[in-house]
Amino acid sequence: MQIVDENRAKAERAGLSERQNAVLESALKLLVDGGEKAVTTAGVARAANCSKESLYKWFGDRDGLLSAMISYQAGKVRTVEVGAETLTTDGLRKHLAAFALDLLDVLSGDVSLALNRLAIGQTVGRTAMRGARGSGPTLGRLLEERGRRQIGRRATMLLEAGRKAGLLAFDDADEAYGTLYGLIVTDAHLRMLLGFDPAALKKEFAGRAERAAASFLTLYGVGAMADA
Amino acid sequence: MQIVDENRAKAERAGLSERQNAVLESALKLLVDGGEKAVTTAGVARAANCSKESLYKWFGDRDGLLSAMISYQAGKVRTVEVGAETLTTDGLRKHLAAFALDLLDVLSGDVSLALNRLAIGQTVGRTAMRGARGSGPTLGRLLEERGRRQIGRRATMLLEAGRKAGLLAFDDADEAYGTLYGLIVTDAHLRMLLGFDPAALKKEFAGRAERAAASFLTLYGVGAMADA
DNA sequence: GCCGAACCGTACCGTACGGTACGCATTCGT
DNA sequence: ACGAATGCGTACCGTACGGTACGGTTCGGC
Repeated sequence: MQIVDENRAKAERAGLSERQNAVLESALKLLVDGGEKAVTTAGVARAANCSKESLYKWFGDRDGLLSAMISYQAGKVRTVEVGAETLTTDGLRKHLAAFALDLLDVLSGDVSLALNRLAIGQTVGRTAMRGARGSGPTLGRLLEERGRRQIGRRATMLLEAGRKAGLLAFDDADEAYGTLYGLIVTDAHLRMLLGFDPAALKKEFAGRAERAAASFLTLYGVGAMADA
Repeated sequence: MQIVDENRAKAERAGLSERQNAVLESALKLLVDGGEKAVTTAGVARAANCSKESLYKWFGDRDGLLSAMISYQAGKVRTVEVGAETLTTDGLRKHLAAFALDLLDVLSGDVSLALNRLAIGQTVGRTAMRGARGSGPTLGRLLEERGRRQIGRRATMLLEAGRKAGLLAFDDADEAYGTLYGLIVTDAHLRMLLGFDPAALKKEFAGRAERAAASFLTLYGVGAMADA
């Protein structure tokens, strides 16, 4: 049975079966409009028309299911590459604004918010590294790895391209990205996590993205003095 | 209700006795190093050496207890006023940096993080306005009102003072505050909520605060030239 | 057509928790 | 000094959930 487990583990990493994906989709739906406590094993089984026994067979335990939900959803991020050659100042601004809009769209998504709430709710302040089972990393760590890191890579690429084109000036790309992130998101993410209706914020996303891009260029564009 | 109760009267501003405050303190301690699921009625009662019956008498039900924890903790915010007259550019920068440092300190506090996790975990995506009991607003809304709004007022005051002194230029104070907030916090808050060790981030708080203040002045300072 | 594997539906178990009830100690007002 | 109120400790109840076991059913391989 170890062989079976190994095969399954590999399958989970490379992508689960259609049936399992459907189950995860159901679980995500439950999570989105019921919160974490709505994701009960019985509830998921009922919603997905599968048996609890299968759930435990596929995901080990409830934590495994939750982790699988995060990994599964994270597998949907698209990585848009940017043609690095023809970069003008205005083109860079547009790329920045587009990135900002995408970022805001991702963060304001129902599923994203629900998963972030889940991972945050799971987090414990004090040294939570209790590896009771093979749950591996914390859900929060998992979410950060698969979510933020991924989209951050795209931003870093864009910033590097801008620097190579002589349009941006910064020493630490991560720091610059942090600034960009802050200009774009401000506290919108936290407020949405706390229950603020995303629809109310979405209306100003476009303007916010434009302003963030412009501000970022003011701070890091060539001709501006970055450090004091 | 004579002279002896003078001290208690101050504590009872929020309608809570000393005993109840002690209970809330115990509950907060439990929350901080055990997460939400550690805050059980029996656990709080045991930790605070009181009976469950008293808990229910004082707070109604578990939700009432959680709300009381948030309100109680929020009652500790101090509002530092800024002398609006003698404002130079450098003085403003220092005030901004001080505010940034305070904000980061607050957000990285154990209790603050635990309460934010609690409120976020309690939040449900879909129209969460189901008031089961007299709990009134959502915990998230409560936290936002009492926490962010409060410290935001202080920042807004500072910004208005800067504008009145002719050192800052902006149309919308809230928008400017949002930018300031983003520059200061970036994604540090979210990462800490997800479990990232605050101690690791605290080391760079000072530098981050300085940079945020400088960047803000670059964006909103008159003439837009930060350094001199 | 048969066999085994996978799987569904359901019943079941142990536990943990929210909430209530009761008995007894302590305190406070009169 | 005495009765009432407050509150502690504990036992108790109902429920809900995580996890397991079992019988019946479908499906693919031989």
